[in-house]
This record gives sequence, structure tokens and C-alpha cells, in this order.
Amino acid sequence: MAGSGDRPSLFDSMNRMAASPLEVRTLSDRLMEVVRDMILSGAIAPDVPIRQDALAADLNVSKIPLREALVRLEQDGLVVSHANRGFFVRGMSAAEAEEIYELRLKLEPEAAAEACLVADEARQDEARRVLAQLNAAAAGGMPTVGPLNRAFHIALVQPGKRALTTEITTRLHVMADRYVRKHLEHKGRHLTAEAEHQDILQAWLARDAATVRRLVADHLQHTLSDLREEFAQGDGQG
Amino acid sequence: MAGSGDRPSLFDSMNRMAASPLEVRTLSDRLMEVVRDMILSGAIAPDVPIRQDALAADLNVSKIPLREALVRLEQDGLVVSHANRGFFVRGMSAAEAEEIYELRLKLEPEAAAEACLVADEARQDEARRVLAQLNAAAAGGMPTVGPLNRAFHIALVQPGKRALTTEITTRLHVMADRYVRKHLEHKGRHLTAEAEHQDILQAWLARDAATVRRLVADHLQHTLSDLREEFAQGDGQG
DNA sequence: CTGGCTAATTTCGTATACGTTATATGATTA
DNA sequence: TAATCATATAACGTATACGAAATTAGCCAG
Repeated sequence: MAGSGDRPSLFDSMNRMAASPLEVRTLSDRLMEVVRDMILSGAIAPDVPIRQDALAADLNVSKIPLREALVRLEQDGLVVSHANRGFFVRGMSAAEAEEIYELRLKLEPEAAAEACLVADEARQDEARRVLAQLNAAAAGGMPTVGPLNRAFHIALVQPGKRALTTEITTRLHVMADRYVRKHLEHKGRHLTAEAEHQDILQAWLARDAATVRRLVADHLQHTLSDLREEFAQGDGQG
Repeated sequence: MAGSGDRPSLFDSMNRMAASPLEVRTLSDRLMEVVRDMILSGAIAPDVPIRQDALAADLNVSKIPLREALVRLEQDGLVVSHANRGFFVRGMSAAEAEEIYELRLKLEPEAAAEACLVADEARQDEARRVLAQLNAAAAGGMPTVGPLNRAFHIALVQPGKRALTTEITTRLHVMADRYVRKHLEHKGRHLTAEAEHQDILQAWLARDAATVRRLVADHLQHTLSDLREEFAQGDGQG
């Protein structure tokens, strides 16, 4: 009897956000988010093997749904697996950060611009609401800043109804998140970002596609510039 | 320290066709390709539930690696899963085809153009060799046309050493493959494609980036146009 | 037909076991 | 001592069996 204890532990942190009321989700699906956040937050270090039995025991699950979650994360680019050696958190590199932002710059500005033209009122409300939550979380130094930041950027793209574009954008944002957290969170990056977000939202709500395109590109470019600075400085650090 | 040496790393590449001789792969990894080919070839119809026990029995494996393979394919966009209802082959739509090609047009021409500038001799040989194989397979009506076509397009991008771009391009090509097979394979599309491929390769080998960019874009645009025609005609069919 | 109950099928997760591979440890030899 | 070989331990990947929960299908009353 494994489920008898029912330690609440790690899952509740995830269940709080998103989770539309009547959405059914599988365990491995939720595990993916839990493990993903452990990786993004640095709780699991890169390049060290992820011990499946141990981690599964920690999370009070068996290793089969955990493996499925890890497989998902491998496709998401956060972990790599080597046959018979297991899963490892992917190492980070300046080159990868460059590539991530290069791709985001190619996709996100236009996607957001097109989406703003077709967003209905519900989607507009959602974007507004998410940004408010994000600002509140950032002000309070909450650990949900990362996910909410992602939710905001996605909310700008999603109304475009292009599933693939939205999905790729989401993945790129997840990968970017690691770099932002590691290198930028300790300084006031999200404070400058807050102003940029506000301007973007305003143009987006006004359906000013051209401005949205420009502002989103600028926003990404600024973050990338900050990252470049960080990389140039703390170059050799682990 | 484990990773200090970083040997040449024989096994960092993605799923390639000509497997390097002593590459170790897990069962679920190979299963992914098997099931993927079943989907691409239409052996598994869209929108009908994939019976895990039955399929696993057919393939003489247990359902654990099969589920992992299906999870991979879900991230690849070929199947969808609904909690407690299982996995389904994703339905096809003209809208999705449009989006796939729109994204490919945004990424592939430039990626191929940049890659041709830095491709070493080995990569150039590989591109040449793969195209020869593709032409041979197309001439003989072999079922390997799809994978070889994909291999050729990837060979044009891979030397750019941008892992993410290569990976996304690969996925988009896999998704596109389904549409090409279903709607275009029965007509002589790969015959016109053959000439375009030849021109692309020539410019690519000559490191003529601008021409590569243009020709790849044209090539994709032609295929998309053909697809549009097909959709416009056989509109209401399955 | 509609709505709801029951039964059957299937997925999802757990527990357990086992072969194979990798890694660490210790012994042997040059 | 250093390098190589051999052994032991640990971990991964897969198979099997079982149970619980959910979905689907069938049936029946109104």
C-alpha cells in the first residue's frame, strides 16, 4: 500500500496555479511539471545522473511514471538520456542561450502581433489577469515568477490559434527560463521587464500589431543583451 | 570529475539513419521509430485509440517501452493523449499543414544557408551521398523515400551546429512528411522535387548562401502550393 | 429518445523480479 | 608506481502480474 500515507508534499505547489477546474491529468503529466520545476530552480544539478529509484521514492511514486516524465523532458530539451546510463540534466552554454533567443526572435514577435489581431475579449482578459499576477508575484519575490512570466508570453501568442507555433514558443520559453533564472534573477531584471511587459500589453490590447512586433522583439533583445553581459563577465564559472 | 575529458562523444547525435556502428539504443527508442513509421505510412489510422496491450503484443514488447515511445511521439506531434483514454494518432488538417510549412519557411532556408558556409568536407560528402540514395530510392519506388528525403533536408541544416534549430527542423519535417505522403506521393511530386534538390545541393556545396536560401524557400513553397491544390480539390475526403 | 444504472474494457500506476550494462573496488602484473 | 584485469555492487531497462480508477458500451425504465 503505497498511497496510504498521502503526504501532500511537492504536488500542491503545482496544483495551485493553472489547473482549469475539470481538467483530468495523469500522474506522469504532473510529474513532468514537478521535475521540470526542480530542474529550472536548480534543485537538480546539470550533468549529474538522475537516480530514478531514489527520486521516485522521494516523490512517493514508482519509477514508471517518473521515467515517462523524464522522457517528456528529454523531448523538451531539459534532460538528455544515454542508454543504460540514465537521464541527466542538460548542461547550459552561452551558445545554447544565443540559439534559444535567436529562435524566439524569429517566432515570437510575429506570432504575438498576429494573435493580437484576433484575440477575443476572454483572451484579452486572460492576458491582463496573468500580467497582474506576474507583477504581484515579482513584487513579492514569489517563486512563481518563472511560470507566470511564461504564462504571460504564451497568453500573447495563444489567441493566434496556431497550435504548433504556440507549442514551440512554449518550449523555447521553458529553455530560456533556466538561463534567466540562473543569471538574471538575482539582479533587477524583472523590474525593467515589468515596464516592457506593460507597454507590450497595452499595444497588444489595442491591436497595434506593428508595435507589438517591435516591442516584443525589443524585450527579447534586451534580455539577450543582459544575458550576454553576464556570460562575458562570469565567464569561467561553473 | 566525470565530465572533465569530454571525449569525441560518439553518441551525441540525434536519430540518424546510418547508425554509427557501436551506437547503443534502448528498446523504447527504437520503438519510437517503428511506431512513427507505422503512423507515417498510415498503418495506424488517425483518431482511433491505440490499444497499448494489443500493439505491444504485436511488437513482442511490453507496454512500458511502448508507452515511452508514444510519449516521445506525442511530443513530436504525431499522437495526442487524453488522460485515462490513451493515445490517438493526431488528425490531419489543412490548417496544420499550412502552419508546418509556414514555420519551415521561417527556419529552414536561413538555417541551410548558414550551414553551407561552415560545412566541412565530411558533411558535404554526407549531403551528396544522402541525395544519391534518395534519388535511387525514388527511382525504385522504395518506401524509404520519406526518411531519406528527411535525411537530406537535415543534412543541409545539421552542419550549422545549432542543435535546437536542427531538432525543430527535424520535427517539422516529420510532421510534414505525413501530408506529403498522403496527398502527393501518388503523383509525381518527388520527380519535380528531384530537380530542385539537385539545384539546392549544388548551391549548397558551392557555399552560395543567398542562392541556397532562395532555392530552399522555393522548394518548400512549391510543395506547399501542391498541397494547397490537393486540399482545394479533394476537400471533403477523409 | 432521454437519462441513468450496471457491466465490461482499458488505461494508469504499483510492486516486484531479472538480465544487462556501467561504475567502483580490489588484485595482479609489468 | 602505474596500468591492466577481474570482481562486486549498483543502476538502468524491461517484463510480468495485479489493482484501482476511469471511460465506454449495453441495457432498461420512464
